[in-house]
Amino acid sequence: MSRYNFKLTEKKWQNYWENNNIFNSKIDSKKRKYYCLEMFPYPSGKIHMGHVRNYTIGDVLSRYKILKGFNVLHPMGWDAFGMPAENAARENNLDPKDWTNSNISTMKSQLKKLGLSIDWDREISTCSEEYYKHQQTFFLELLEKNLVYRKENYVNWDPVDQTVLANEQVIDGKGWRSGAIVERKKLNQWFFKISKFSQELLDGLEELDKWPNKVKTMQKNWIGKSFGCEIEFEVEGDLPVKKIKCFTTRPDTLFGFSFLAISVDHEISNFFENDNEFLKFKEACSKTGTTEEAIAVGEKIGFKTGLMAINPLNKNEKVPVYFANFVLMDYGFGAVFGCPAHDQRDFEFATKYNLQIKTVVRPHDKDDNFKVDGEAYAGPGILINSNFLDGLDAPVNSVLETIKILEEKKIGKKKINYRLKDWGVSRQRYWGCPIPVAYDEKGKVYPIPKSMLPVKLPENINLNVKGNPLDEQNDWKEIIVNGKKLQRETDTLDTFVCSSWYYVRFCSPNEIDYGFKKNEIDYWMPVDQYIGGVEHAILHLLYSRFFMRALSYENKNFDIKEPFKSLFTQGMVCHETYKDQNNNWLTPDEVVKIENKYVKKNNPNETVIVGPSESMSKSKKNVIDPEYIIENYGADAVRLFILSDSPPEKDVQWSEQGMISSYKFIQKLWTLHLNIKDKILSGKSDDKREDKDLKKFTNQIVSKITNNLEKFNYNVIIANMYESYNFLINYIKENKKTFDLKENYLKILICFSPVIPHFVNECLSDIDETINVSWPDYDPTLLENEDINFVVQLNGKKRALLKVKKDIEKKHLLEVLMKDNNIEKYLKGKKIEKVIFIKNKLINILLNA
RNA sequence: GGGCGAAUGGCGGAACUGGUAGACGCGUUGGACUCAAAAUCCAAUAGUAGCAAUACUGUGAGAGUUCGAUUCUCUCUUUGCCCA
Repeated sequence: MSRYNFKLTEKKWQNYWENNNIFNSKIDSKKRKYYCLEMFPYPSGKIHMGHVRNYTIGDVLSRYKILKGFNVLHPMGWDAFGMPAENAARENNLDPKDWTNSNISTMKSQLKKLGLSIDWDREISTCSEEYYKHQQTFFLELLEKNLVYRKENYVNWDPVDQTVLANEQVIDGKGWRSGAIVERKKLNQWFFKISKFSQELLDGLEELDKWPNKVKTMQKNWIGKSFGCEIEFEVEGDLPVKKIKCFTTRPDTLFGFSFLAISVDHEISNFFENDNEFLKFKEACSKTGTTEEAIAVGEKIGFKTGLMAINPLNKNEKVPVYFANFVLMDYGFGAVFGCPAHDQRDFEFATKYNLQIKTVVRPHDKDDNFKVDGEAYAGPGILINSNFLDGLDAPVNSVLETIKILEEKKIGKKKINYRLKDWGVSRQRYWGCPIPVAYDEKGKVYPIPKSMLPVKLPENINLNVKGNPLDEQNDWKEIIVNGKKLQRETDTLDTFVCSSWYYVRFCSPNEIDYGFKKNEIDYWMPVDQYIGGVEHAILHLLYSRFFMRALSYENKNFDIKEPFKSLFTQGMVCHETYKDQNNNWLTPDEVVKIENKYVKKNNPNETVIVGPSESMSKSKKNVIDPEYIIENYGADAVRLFILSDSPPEKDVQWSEQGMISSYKFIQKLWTLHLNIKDKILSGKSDDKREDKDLKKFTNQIVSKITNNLEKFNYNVIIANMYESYNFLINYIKENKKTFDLKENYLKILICFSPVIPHFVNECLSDIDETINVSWPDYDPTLLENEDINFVVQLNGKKRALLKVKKDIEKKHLLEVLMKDNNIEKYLKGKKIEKVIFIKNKLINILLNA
């Protein structure tokens, strides 16, 4: 028997799909559409196993939907702007464009080898002028609608990459890419007004019933809606300041008030412009990052303003006003009141500056003499030492009640605050989408007229400069708009902007005049299933949701709010990590296992230190190259393995053994196929007898695979494939009747095809080239067996499994039971008190003791 | 510290709305084929006792609801992720 030659076969079918445009999609109003999208990759060089997993999951879904008769859109593109290209180009003296395009061509050929059902005619690349031209138009539209603005702002400055980072790009106070400690720096920046949509973005989550709750919770927390109160404090002192406005979520702790803290950027700081001590303090503050985490962890420092704030609920009480490093100007009003007893941050500050710490909330299990000691108490309880507020239940009741009182006294009013800040999109980088504006000598902003778009990136430039290379491009910077000499903006857009609308572009990838065509987005959008890593749960997904709202805003031609109807977040691909005796990382193929011991391949005397299994990453060298695996085992085998071992939403452990067994399984399936083909060809056509067992099995397995596909239980589908194999191989051996074999075998084969499409196509065409391939139906009435394994329980304990006819009556079953040897011995001398009977399933007999 | 999730054989994992726990795969063991090995095929595989039929124990720990709990409720432990 011939072996299955995956190399020839896979190439053959990939060519067939490509040459016949099998996966090209066109609008067809008669068919139901299905838009399946995986997060597009960054062209970093070669594809990695994470891509293989992501795109295999999407491909299984797409192919299933195609067989189900949907008009499927399954495109692919490249998130092609970004710093790695610029860095690689600088290091190797290349052009970022060449580097990127060469990576794209490598990765595209690799993806093709996976046999994905991609419509490559829709391929887009965000670094192409045809793409970013439209992005610039969108930018100008948003500018007209007042959803983009420029302001001077403190930013997270990455001193190594010489660029601004978004808050979410700062991890543990360090840049997410460079790892450098992030500094605070004031710069003029462009911002998208995402905060305008805070409430809408929050409300929108409610409709997303096919998104993981985990992701929705993360976005909710990120938007960070908090309910509180704005309070105007009267102040006294030498400065001409009468009032300071604060935002607080805990107005109920006002009687514990012991200081008022304001941001160093608060307008009051204007009075200290010439105060050297203050400037020194301000300098010190800039060393603390701007993230909430940096503030929580860092030392709390303050600078006395000399002002005294009056407690609005107790006019006799006056407390000092400080500038403090933990108050940010863009949260609330840049001022907070300090209640050290019930806020850890305030507690640390008060301890440092010897301020009063007055307990005003006691836990439910403590009495009124409770005193905060050592750390703040932020939990629930009862208000104490708070005059007319005493006895209120904190925090919910007490907050509401206090706000009511403050509103009556006209001291404060209810306010809702959001943590979500506007999205800073300026990046001091070359390799990004140019921001289409220019400035005159006075710094006035002039949008570049749409007729002059795209603003193209200059080519052949010198990247070996500190900071933004575009700043050095004097020729490029100069521009004449309407006869006026202007200087171009040299910042480029955050690459998250590019990925905020690419899924819309896929609907009209070749449209020249605008980013999309209305009839095309009306047909294809929204994305029915979006698949990608959970690491994008906040940023990319929130930005995309915002971007659709921004485009829809005051726009009659565009009304998409939620771009992704369902979301699936897949887990990572992990592998053990290895180190040699000198603590250097080793790649898996530098390591070999000899007699349960891991040693170095080129030096078997050196033992290898085996670390925990972690997400594959270049830095830890625990990577397996997909191309190598495809070369050696074939695309079908890789697809099979990457799905087999874990549910797709969880991490999967790469295993060489598992990979080999998937490969072997395909070989076994081929042998089975040849056997079955033989049987089919030799079957007598006049044998009209049906084989109920085969029919029943087919029906059951089709039902199982269909349901598991619908529920993303892709690992279970692989188990179902093995079950099918086990059944068929035994069926063949027992040499049963062959009449139904072809029909049933074809149904089962088609169920395999989303996972191993090359193999299945080969088998199908090997038997019958003319068959109409569509997803098989199953008959729900055939799912239950005629003979049932009835569970017999005595006092809730399983005692027997009885093979009986379907729909057996309780009375009849009891009669059968009484004759059963194993049951009879338990019944002897006991009285039956109660019988629970579940039809076709279970009988539970309760006996007295 | 807060929020969300998870915990099932040696391992990865199945188990529909509470109804046969351990599907399927890996690994391991034994056997067949072979001069031998690889490959392939067959069988066994939660634990304990037993030749066996079978019995007892068993889904992180403890309680509860129920005729019946891996599944529902509460408490705890460990662990992962996100936010701080």
